Parts: sequence; C-alpha cells; structure tokens
Amino acid sequence: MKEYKNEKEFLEDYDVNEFERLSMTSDILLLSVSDIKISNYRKTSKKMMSVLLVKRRDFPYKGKWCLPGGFLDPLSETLEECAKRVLKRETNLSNIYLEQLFTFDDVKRDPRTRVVSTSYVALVDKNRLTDISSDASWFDITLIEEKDDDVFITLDNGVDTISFTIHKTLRKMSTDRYDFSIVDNKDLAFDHAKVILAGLERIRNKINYTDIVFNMMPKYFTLGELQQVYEVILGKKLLDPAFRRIIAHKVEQTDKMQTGGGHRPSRLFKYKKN
Amino acid sequence: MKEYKNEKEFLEDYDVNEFERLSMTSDILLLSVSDIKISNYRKTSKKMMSVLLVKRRDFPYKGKWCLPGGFLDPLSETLEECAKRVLKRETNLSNIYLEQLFTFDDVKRDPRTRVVSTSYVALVDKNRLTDISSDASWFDITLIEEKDDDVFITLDNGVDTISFTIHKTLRKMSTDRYDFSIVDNKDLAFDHAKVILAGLERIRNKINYTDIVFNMMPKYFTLGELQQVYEVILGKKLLDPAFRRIIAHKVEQTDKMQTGGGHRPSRLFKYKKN
DNA sequence: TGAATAGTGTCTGTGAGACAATATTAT
DNA sequence: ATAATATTGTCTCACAGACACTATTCA
Repeated sequence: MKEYKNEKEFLEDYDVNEFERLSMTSDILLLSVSDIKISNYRKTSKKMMSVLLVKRRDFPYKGKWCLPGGFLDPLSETLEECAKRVLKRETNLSNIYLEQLFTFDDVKRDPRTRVVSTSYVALVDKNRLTDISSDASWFDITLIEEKDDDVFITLDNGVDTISFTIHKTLRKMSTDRYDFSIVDNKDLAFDHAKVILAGLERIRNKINYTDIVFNMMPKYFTLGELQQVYEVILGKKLLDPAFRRIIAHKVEQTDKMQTGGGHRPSRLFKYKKN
Repeated sequence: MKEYKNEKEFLEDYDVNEFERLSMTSDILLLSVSDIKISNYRKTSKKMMSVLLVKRRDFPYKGKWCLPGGFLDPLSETLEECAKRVLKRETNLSNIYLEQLFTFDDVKRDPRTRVVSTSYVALVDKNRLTDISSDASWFDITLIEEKDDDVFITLDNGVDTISFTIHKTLRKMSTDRYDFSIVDNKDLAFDHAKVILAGLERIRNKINYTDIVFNMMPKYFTLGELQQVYEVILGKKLLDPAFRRIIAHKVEQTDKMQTGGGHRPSRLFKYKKN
C-alpha cells in the first residue's frame, strides 16, 4: 500500500472507483387529512388520513402506484434537498414539514441494482395544494391492527384500491422497535408498504409531545375538527373535556365562528406556538 | 427512449452506470457505562457514559479519533449487517443492541468523495467485552448544555482529551427536531460529533418509555447503580422513592446482596421483561 | 321541536414530586 | 460511633379519565 505524506497528497491520488458503489433515492410519505362528507345534513364530515401516491410511468413496477421519490444526485444535493425537489415537482410547494423517517436498504428492494432509500415524512394542509402533478393522487388510509401483530392497510382514491398486510416482529433486545415484513401486496411498488406503516407509527408516536398535527390543519379550525384528526391518527376516541384541557395551551381563540351545520356553531381556533 | 415490452426485458437492458453513484458507510455509536472509582472507601463509584472510538490508521483524518465504521458492500449486505460486521471486528461480540439512528449526508462530509453514512446506536454492558480491538478505546463522556442551544462535549480516555461544541438550531415548523452544526472541533474525524450528540439525545428520549438501559447493565445490579445510570443519561438527579416506584415493574428481586461498601448492603436485582 | 354537535363543571383515581424517617454496614 | 448509602412511608399536587350537564343551531 502506497504511503502518503499528508492528506492533500492522499486525496489527489484517491480513486473513487476502487470500491463498488450504489445509488440512493429519497422517498416521500406525504400525509394529509381528508374530509369525508356525510349525507345527513346534521352530521359533521368524517376525517381520514390520506397519502399521496404516484403512478409509475416506467419499469420497474410500471403502472403500479408508489410513493413519490427520486434518485439522489450525489454531486450536488443532500437527501433532504432531493426530497424537497421531489415535493416541489409533485405539489408545486416548497414550504412543507419534512422529517427524516428511516433508511430502507434491503439488498433486493429494487430489481434494477442496489438502491438504498432514505424516506421522509411530509405533512401538509390540503388547502395549500392547488396544482398537484397529473400522475399523483390522494389515497384515503384505512389501517386495521389485527391481534397477532399483523397490520392491514387499505388505500383508496375513489378509483383504485390498494390493500396490503404487514407483519410486525418485535426486535431482539427491544421493547419498541419492530421489523416489518410485507405479507401480502399486489399493488404497491417497492417496499413502500413498510414506509407507509413506519411513517404512520412515527406520527402517532409524536402527536402527543409535538405540534406536528398543526402542519396538517388549515389556519382556522374548530376544536372538534382538531380532535377528529387526533382520533384518526391515534386510532381511538378521545373524551371531549380531556382533549380540550390537553390542547388548550397549543391553540388560541379567535372571534370567528363556524356556522352552517345543523347544530350549535363552534368557535374557530388557530395554532399558538410555544 | 427505448420502449420495453415487460419488466424482465427492461431489467436485462438496465445500465447501472447510467447515473452517478456513491458510497455508503455504517457508523456505530457504541455506548456503555463506566465506573469512576472514588478514593473515599465509604463512597460508591460514580457512573459515566462512555463511547468507543478508534484511531484512524489512514488518510483522511489520519491519527484522529472517530467512531467505528466501515464501507457498505452494496452487493452483499445491508447497512445493519455492515454495522454488525464492524462491531464484531471491534468488540468480538455479535449480540449487541443495535438501532438505526440517522442518515448523515452532507455533500462534503467526506473529503474523498460523496459518502452517505447511516449511523447506528449500539449499547453494551462493558463486562461482556473481553477483547476489544487494539486501535479502539473507551472515552468517558461529559456533556454540558449551555443556555444558548450550544452543547459542549468532552471525551476522555485517560490519555487523550477530545472537546467540541455543537450548536443546535430548531428546525422550521418543528418543536422537537434540531439541525446540528459543529462549532468547534479539532480532534474528532468527519461529522461524528453530530452522531454522538444525536445518539445521546436518542437514548435520553427513549430511556423512560423503553427498557434500553438494561442493555448497558450487568446481569445483577443494585437499584442505586441503576438509578445512577438513569441520572447520568438524563443529566439530572432523581429522587430515590420516585425512582424505585417507576422502575419496580421492570426489575425482579434476587436473594443476592452486595456488601463491602462502608454502608448498608444493597439488594441485587435483575431485569424483568414485560 | 329534536337531532346533533359545542362547550363546561366536577369528582375520582393514579402517579410523580417532595421530604421525613428508619435500617444497616465497614472502619 | 459515624459517615454513607439503602429502603420505606406518606403527604400533596397535577392531571387524565369519566360522566353529567348546559348551550345553540337549522331543517
């Protein structure tokens, strides 16, 4: 092995092709909340979580749905910049909450070659979205936890329905980390089923000690709407008085009211930092 | 652009060198607890967190200390397998708690070429370590949070002392995520200062709702020792009765006692799952 | 008027924080 | 005997869970 006198000399002689190399992508789990209208004029609309998927135009997985993503340009951008570039392309927005989720790296996760993917969770208020990409579509999420650590997820955009099951295996020496294995998946490309589950769990775990939920809310909202978002993320009903106590210091009253339901109008609130 | 009839045909024709590629490494933040003996025969030894560093034999950063790590072999292994391989090399142990921490990817983080690093936190009881690698050494950690989101960290192995400061900037639209910037760092290679801080914060955040701490404890321990480990991780004193209440359901009494301190002997406990 | 949601009051139980008190060892 | 740690008892306060109750709208 050649001996170098200093780091500069070493770097000038360095051969980047000495080792086998690989490709990386950023994949984005863009989540939001959708309103499901109810026919009964008295009832309020139901909330659901929704995820943005894009239809693949090319091989591999041509014609299947997948999370928006793109290859990292190793010479010029970080993974987060790459994620922002993809988000801009798909939503035409630049100012979106973004958080690194997990790096998925199964050797065979991409049939072309070794591709490691760093996934990001992004949260947005749908009202901000005016022109999403023509190949993209919002899918409403239904998540059912079965008794035996199987999670059954259905995604629906009104036209296509995507269903898959993921089995969770508690990791050795851990009480909170699971390995995911995709049990059944016909319609979602790559390992994106895992990304979706990991992201939903991340949001669920963080909702109570952060303010992330407000990234999915419009500027003005009722406490009933906010509570519904909490409920759909946590997957359980909350008691009204308890919820209002907990949320009180995160919101600020306004003098606006929301009327028009067949019931008592409700006050509009806005997010209060700190 | 050529049109393919099916995925098989597409894959056979796929050119892996069409896009610029990059290298990846797994870097491991191996943490443990060390006992600092006190001269006074009555006093118990103090606990500190410690981290395993290795001295770089080659350029870049030749002669500096860094976290153990290694290049990913893209053809055969996952990042976690790579991390385990490095851990085996440095500690000769295979069964170590391991958890993916964060993927660090600044464009210029490695002077050779674009290298993205996925870091892992590993926790171990030092009593399990019989032969660590000759180029590796345990450094005791002193962490001081200054008022202005600067964190001052000192690492000491009895011979060398490494000090650096990291500035934390709250991320936009977030209440819990920070960007780290290395303010001052002479002795630690790469961006490993960030990895150390991120890992220590991860452990601190998880200690109260997981059982990770027991991965750093010997089989039998006193509640005083366990409390000290909590205190050093959390960076604050805890009240004895409160700690015992909280920890009670995670530990199991044994009939062993620890004697020999200049004071009342204390019962030895062991970890109780679930 | 009544269905539906908005919003408040209050009781209770749990559990953490705080502090006091007792127990037991080696020198 | 004493310094030091081990261990337990108990009071209080904050707060979430639970449930009851009142308020207000629109077809």
